[in-house]
Formats: sequence, C-alpha cells, structure tokens
Amino acid sequence: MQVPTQIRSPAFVSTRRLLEQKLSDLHNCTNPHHLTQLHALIYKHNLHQDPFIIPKLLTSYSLRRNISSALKVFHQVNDPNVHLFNTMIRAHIHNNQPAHAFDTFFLMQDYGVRVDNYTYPFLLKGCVGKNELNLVKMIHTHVLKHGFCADVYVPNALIDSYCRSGVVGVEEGWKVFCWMEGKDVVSWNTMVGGLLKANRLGDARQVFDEMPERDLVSWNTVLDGYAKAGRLDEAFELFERMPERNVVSWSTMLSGYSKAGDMDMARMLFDKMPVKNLVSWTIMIAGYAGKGMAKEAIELYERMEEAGYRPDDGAIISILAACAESGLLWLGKLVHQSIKRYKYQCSTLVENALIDMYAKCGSLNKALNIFKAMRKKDLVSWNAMIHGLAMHGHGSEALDLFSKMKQEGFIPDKVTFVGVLCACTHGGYVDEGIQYFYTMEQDYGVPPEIEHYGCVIDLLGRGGRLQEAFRLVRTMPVEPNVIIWGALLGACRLYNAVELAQDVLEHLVKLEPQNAGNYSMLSNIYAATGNWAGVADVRLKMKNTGNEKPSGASLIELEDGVHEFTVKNATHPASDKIYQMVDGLSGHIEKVDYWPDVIY
DNA sequence: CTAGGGTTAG
Repeated sequence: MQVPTQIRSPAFVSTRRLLEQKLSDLHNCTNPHHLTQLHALIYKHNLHQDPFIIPKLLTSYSLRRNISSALKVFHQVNDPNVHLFNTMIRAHIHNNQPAHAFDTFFLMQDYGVRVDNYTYPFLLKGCVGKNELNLVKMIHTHVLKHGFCADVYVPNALIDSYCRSGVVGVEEGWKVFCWMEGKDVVSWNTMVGGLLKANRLGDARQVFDEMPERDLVSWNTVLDGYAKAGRLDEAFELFERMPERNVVSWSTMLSGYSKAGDMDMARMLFDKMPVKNLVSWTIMIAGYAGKGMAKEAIELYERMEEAGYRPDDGAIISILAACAESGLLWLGKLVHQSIKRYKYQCSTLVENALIDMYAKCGSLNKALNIFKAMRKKDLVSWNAMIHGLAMHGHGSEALDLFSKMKQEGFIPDKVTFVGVLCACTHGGYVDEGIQYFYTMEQDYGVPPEIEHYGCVIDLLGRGGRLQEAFRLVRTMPVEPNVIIWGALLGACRLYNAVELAQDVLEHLVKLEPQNAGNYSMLSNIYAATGNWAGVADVRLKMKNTGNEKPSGASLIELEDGVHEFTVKNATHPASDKIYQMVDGLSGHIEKVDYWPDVIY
C-alpha cells in the first residue's frame, strides 16, 4: 500500500490523526450513523487505501457486527498487507465464522503475503475449538514450515490450542512446552491452565510449584482449577495465601461457591470484595437465578442496573441460561426488557438464549416470535426451537420445523436428533422415531450416541414397548447410564411392570449409591411383592450409606416469587386454602375417571 | 498468547 507523496502535507497528517482518533472513539459508540459519516470522510480525504486507517475502519464495522461492510472495506484495498489480512481474519472470528477466517488465511497465501507472528495466534484462538486436534496439528506444521517457533507468542498459542482440543491434545501441548525455548510466564500459565482443563489437578499443581516466577494470573489459574473441581476448602486456602488478589480472584471464588450451591458463602464474599465488576455481578445473579432464588436474583439484577452496569452478551446469556434452568420467567423477561431498552442489535447467541429461556419457562409463543423474527438463525436456533416445541408436546410442529430447517440448507447435528427423537416421543410417533434413530447415521452422518439411545428407549418405553426397550439396552454398544435406567424406570411405572422395575432399580442403586430415592422405591417394590428380606437389605444399605430420602418438591413462580411445595408440608401461609383447592381438584379429576399414578 | 460469567442435549 503506497501513500501518494503529494498528499503527505502537514494538513493531511493532522486530518489523518484526527480520523484515526475518531475511529478509536467510535468503538464505544452505538449510533451506526456516525461510522457511515466517518467512512465518507475517509473517502473524501482519499484515505481509502491508507494502511493505518483502513484496518481501524474494518474493525469498527466488525465490532458493530456489520461484516458485509467490513468485507467491502477489505476488498476495495488494492494491495492488502499482512496487518489488513490479520484484521480481516479477526473480524471473521468475531462474526463467528471461523471457516471464513481460514479462507482468508489461505487467500493471503495466494496473494503471496507472508504470515506474521500475529496471524497464528488469531487463527488458533478463534478457529480451534473442542476436538479439533487435527486442525491444530495442521497449523503447527505450517508454523514449523515457516519458522515462527522462535516467537514466544506462536508456541504459547499452540500450547493453548492443543490443550483446548481435548485430553490427547494436552500431551501435544506438553511437548511444545517442553521443547520451546525462552518460555515466559504466559507459557507456564497456559500449561498449568491446560492441565487443569484436562482435570489433571495434581500435574497442574506440580508445574505451578516449579514455575520460576508467578504473577497474579498464575495464582488465579490454579485457584480456578480447585474451585471448578469443587475443592473449595483448598481454593480458599490458596485464596488467603496468595500475595495479592484482584477482582478475578474474588470472582473465581464466587463462581466456585455458587456452583457448589453455597450461595450464602458466595454472597458473603460478594459483599466483602473491594472492587466489583460486571462479571462478579453476573456470577451472583446467575447463581441465584439457577437455584430459583427469584427474590435475591431480581434484587441484585436491579441493583446492578442502578449501579450503571449494562449487561453484555456474556452477562445476558449466563443469566438467561440460569433462568431457563429453574424456570425463572420473571427475571428472564426483565433481562429481555433491558435488551430492548438498549436498542442494540441482538447477537444470534443472545437470541438463542432468549428462545431457550422462553421455551423452558413455558412461554412457547414468545420463543416462536423471537425465532421467526431472527435474521441470522444458526443451527443452535433451530435446535433450541425444535426442542422447545417437542418439550411442550407439539411433536408434529417440531418435525415440521425439522423439515423446514433442512429445506433452508442446515445440516442437522447430534443435538438436532435429540430434539427430533424427543418430538417423536412427546407426539406419540413411536415408529417414526425408531425410523429416525436407525437412519440418522446413514442419512445424515450422525452416529447415535448415548443421548439418542436414551431418547429412543424413552420412546419405546412410553409407547408401551417395554420388551424392545430392554432388549435395546442389552444390545446397545454403550454402557447404560443413569438416564437410560431412569427412562426404563419411567416406563415401568407407566405400565406397572413391577418385576422389570425391580431389575432397573437394582442397577440404579449400584450406579448411584448416593441417591436415596432409588433405595426407597426399591424397598417399596420389595414390600409390595412380599420380599421382606429384600426390604431389610435395602434399609440396611440406606443406613450404611447414610442416606435419607429428601422429599421431592414442586416449584411455582407467582408474582411475588417462587413458592415451594413438598408432600404434607403445611408451612405455606396459604396452606389451608391450597389443600382445599387440592381436595376440590381431586374430586373433579376422579369424576372424569382419571386415577393418578401412585403405585410406588 | 495466559486468569473469573457464555446459547442448543434425556
């Protein structure tokens, strides 16, 4: 890229600086109009080939999710240099199009532009996800061929990507780590983090202890390792011992306690932490929301907004996911209102999270409205909507959507088939479901995994075809898990298959000895069949494992929060009225000849 | 290039 000499006047230099500054300021501006105006100015001043201005302009469009304008800016440059190529690669990654980033990477080689030490880290960070070991190996080969291993950024990025590509990848990452020269603190931190992601806590700790120097990031990395592993006592010990703590250290602890279900401890630390940020607020709100603690979650959400925080994609998605988990429609709506208030273009990720939240909270129409209005649906959007319809018993609508998705050129994946099979189950299409199950591999290249076996066993079971369901469990190539046995148990209950249920429960008791519900159901079956020795045996086992059956609870969200109901619980303030209503309803349903299932 | 929150799965 050459700048014509005649326009390198002092006036030109100052105009250019001014425009550069304006572009940087624009990164925080939400009005798309300002960017268009600036773009026009850049043209007017003949700067549309400028090697400093153009990458900034491209990034501005990319940050605004306007990839088509970013591409136009890129393509009108006659002689793109390595910096512009790198910027375009990053824009594609930001736009969630790793394949396009790779195309650009190849294009730049067709142009004869040499990659530099920025190219690989961008590509590796944005394009390489789980189970993409071969892709990392390919890039690694490329790196070796072009001799970029001497740069510390490139091997560091390789270690990171190897570790993110699965358990086998960690070994490859370890090799790079061992062989590389000039390891810096980032190399060490990346390696420790990689070992932790592979659940190798002991190895990670050893590498951490061997580190020549530790800065704050190293401590936070191991801290998170212990917190994620649920080893909170050790995490707390480390937290107290570390030389200094920042907002990340505190947030890591919040997250650890929140995931362990200890919201009281999380709240205590949250109130105590010296500096809070959007992430720490998010962890707390999502933590409360995920546990159905509506009052606390909503109160904190409102306080966060009052404090001037504007939730970003990460915050919105994590709060919505937590709402979906516990059916907290109220907070979900509040978050949706905030999004509308900011009037910014919703990302596909956020819209997907909204669809899932509304569907799981029972507002199927709201989910459908968002889905229909989406301009850029991705596979997750279709999957979430298909599953949402299926969950609510709209089996045929879910299957219609599945056809439509194929018509629009989307390739179904394994998650899609979980939704499709679920639709067949809840729509009563037993034969169609079995048909999908047996043809999904040859027709769509999706081999059935344990989740699909779970669906189809549920399908057969609910359809009353218990023998087939049991036969499939015996002959399938994967070990049955709790979910498979659970589906069978459900079928046994539905069809009063006491003997089969006994068999299932014996497996379940072995598989999850800590689940007290299994013991008591098994004991009830033994009692019902007069097997008193069996009853005594189960009671003994329960006593030995220290299990006591927790009572099941139903939750309902009303205007003033979530109400919990358990059997024979009369502590609710409106208990008398509630039981009057229940008695009334019981009378009504008996009159229409429905007898609730109370066998076990 | 390294640390905390992140959409779809019975």
